[in-house]
Amino acid sequence: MTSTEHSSGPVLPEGTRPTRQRRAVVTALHGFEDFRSAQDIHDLLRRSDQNVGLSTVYRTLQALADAGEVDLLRTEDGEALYRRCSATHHHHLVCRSCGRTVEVEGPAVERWAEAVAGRHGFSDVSHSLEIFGTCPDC
Amino acid sequence: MTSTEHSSGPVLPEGTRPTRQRRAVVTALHGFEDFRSAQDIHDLLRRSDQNVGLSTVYRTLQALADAGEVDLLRTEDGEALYRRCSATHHHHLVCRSCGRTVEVEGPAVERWAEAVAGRHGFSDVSHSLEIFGTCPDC
DNA sequence: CTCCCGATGACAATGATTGTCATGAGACGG
DNA sequence: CCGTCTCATGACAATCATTGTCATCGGGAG
Ligand SMILES: [Zn+2]
Ligand SMILES: [Zn+2]
Ligand SMILES: [Zn+2]
Ligand SMILES: [Zn+2]
Repeated sequence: MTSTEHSSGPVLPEGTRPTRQRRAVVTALHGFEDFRSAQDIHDLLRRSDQNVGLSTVYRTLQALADAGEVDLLRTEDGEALYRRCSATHHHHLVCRSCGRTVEVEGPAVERWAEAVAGRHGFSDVSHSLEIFGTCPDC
Repeated sequence: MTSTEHSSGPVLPEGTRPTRQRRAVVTALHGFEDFRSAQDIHDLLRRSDQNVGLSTVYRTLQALADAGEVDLLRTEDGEALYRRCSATHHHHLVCRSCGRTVEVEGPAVERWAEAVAGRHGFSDVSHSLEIFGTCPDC
């Protein structure tokens, strides 16, 4: 069962060096639940005496996102936000007010998206889906 | 049937002056099917001897998007794209290569999103959903 | 320990979007 | 048609997230 250990959170991509900086970013990602911007994470690290260059934070987050180790979300105004995530395909229910995030799954939606794309002859299909609302606490 | 004429495309929002510039932007939106950036539209107008300031193009498109007269899409790298759209709620199937766009509807998805949000106590729910793929011609 | 090559970071550059504000032009009563 | 009031415009500067540069650093194989 534990052969593929993914529930522990983001892991450095293969073929990269486990540098102090990359480890710091990955560790920081374990420290919060909600989506944060690269600049937020840069500040977090700076505050905890971990000095990591902004460029490196950007590069590391992008690499993690490319490797599927973290989720990437675009705010309404186009800013990129990152968050640790589980290994399986899922989407997010995000509180518009406090940022609280819940991972959700919808097999029916996955099938629907595939079917719609196929019906129109589209191949190599992917999709983006986010649900926004106000959480009970807000 | 034609009592609510929406199929003709975007219309200037209420309470605004129908200036030459705003009309030009709205007219331009009728000229293409796919998503275009504010800068693209600015160039289009410039090429057809319609001179409209870039700021005005941005302001007009934002107003149209706020009024629900045009669809707003964020590219993978966060750029805002606009496109005329039908009045009913829908989503898009977009060709990753040529930009060809198909409007799609999925009542089941709408219900699913509402249900998921409700199950977690979220209110004032909205969602964003786009399907990307490669169209038959690409 | 050394050398190689990927990784880093201070800094500049980019580029979409927004802010500024003097000027322009619809709307409307007279 | 005129004046006026107000919103709209656009040339330009400013913002600001993100990316590019490149001299320097350091992981790790041998
Ligand atoms: Zn909340
Ligand atoms: Zn999905
Ligand atoms: Zn195509
Ligand atoms: Zn929908």
